Amino acid sequence: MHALIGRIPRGRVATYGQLAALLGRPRSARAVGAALRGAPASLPWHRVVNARGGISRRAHGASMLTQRIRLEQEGVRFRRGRVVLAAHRWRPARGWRRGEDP
DNA sequence: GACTTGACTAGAC
DNA sequence: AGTCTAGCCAAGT
Repeated sequence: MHALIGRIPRGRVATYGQLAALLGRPRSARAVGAALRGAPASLPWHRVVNARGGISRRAHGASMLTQRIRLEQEGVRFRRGRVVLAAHRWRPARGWRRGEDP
C-alpha cells in the first residue's frame, strides 16, 4: 500500500478507488483512506484524491487546504475546486509490482 | 471475534 | 447543480 502510494509521481494524482483496484481490491477504496490516516508524513498522501478529483474531508477538517496547496505547488491544476483528473490522473504501467497479475 | 466507523463510490432524486 | 441512500469492506474498538 505505502509502496504503491510512494510510486505516484510528482504532479500526478490517484483516486482511492484506483489505488484499491491496483491492490486487487476494487471495493476497498475506503480502506485506502483509513490506511492513509495513520500514514507517515514521508508518503505523498496528498496525491490521493476522491473519484471526482476533489479532496475528501476528514474528521479534523484541517489539512484539506494543505493538500490542495501541496498539489498546486507540484503543478497540479484545479478546476472548480477539483483536480483536473483528465490531465493529472496517474496511469501506472501494468506489471510493475512484484509479480501480481489479474 | 462481533460491532462500529468511515481520507469511498455509484446511482437515485 | 447539490443531497441522500445503499452497498462496500478493511481498520479500529
